[in-house]
Amino acid sequence: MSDAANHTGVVNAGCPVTVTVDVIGGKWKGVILYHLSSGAKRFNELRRLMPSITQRMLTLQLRELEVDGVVHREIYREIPPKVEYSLTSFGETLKPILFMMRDWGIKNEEVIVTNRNTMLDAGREE
Amino acid sequence: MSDAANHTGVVNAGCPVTVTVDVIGGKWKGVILYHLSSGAKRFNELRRLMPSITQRMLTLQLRELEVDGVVHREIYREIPPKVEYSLTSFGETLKPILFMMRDWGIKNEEVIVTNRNTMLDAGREE
DNA sequence: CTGGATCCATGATGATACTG
DNA sequence: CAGTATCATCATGGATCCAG
Repeated sequence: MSDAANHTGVVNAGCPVTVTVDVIGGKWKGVILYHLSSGAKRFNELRRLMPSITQRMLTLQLRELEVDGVVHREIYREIPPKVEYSLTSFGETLKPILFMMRDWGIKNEEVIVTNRNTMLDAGREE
Repeated sequence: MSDAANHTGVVNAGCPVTVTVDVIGGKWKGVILYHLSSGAKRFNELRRLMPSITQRMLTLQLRELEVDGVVHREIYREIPPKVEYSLTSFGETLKPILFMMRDWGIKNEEVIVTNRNTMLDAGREE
């Protein structure tokens, strides 16, 4: 233990947004859930979709999503082994948020890059 | 430098959700933006709304939100000093996401708490 | 060969004290 | 009031090792 205890535990600090952040927050959970929103995926399939996540982090984040009841883990005892992850019906309720995040990202990626460059340049000449 | 450089820098890893996570992700940004969505707030006003954030983190996160162009910082040169933070018009485009996160949190807080307790109990007896 | 665990390094976040 | 400085802790990354 002692590892993989990302979420606050208390969940709330008087703000409903905190609850949601505690479930889909962190660096990877949103992206993982988004990939699962288009159907069940195997462990290494998820890795291919997120080339920069480490095995360790993928495992940990999937465990937390399981604990929160938004992701289901199905183990097929075959050779070679196979583990499939999917959204639970509860996890499906997050889809609207995930799709909005996807759409916002598509629409505003350029803007963000520009803003960051502009602000950094501005900072340089003070 | 070396501190307060939360966002990836590259923004994208082939996934649009990553872009959005990079802007509103982290432990606090979503909550900060949500509180600003109901109007401009002063620094200590935000602290009161988020009793568990530290001054340091609030400052750092607000700076990053500024760099990304979603938050505006207005300085009033008075005694005592006064600084007001507000959403930019670009930042306003995040409101639908923030409100969905709020609504999901309100509706599912209980479920999350229950799920976590259930899973932890289940884990105990293996 | 797939899924996952362990060890150690780095970066993000927290706590406290202090300043214009 | 609105921060900054410094130090401690926790989450995340990287490499490697283990089980089926």
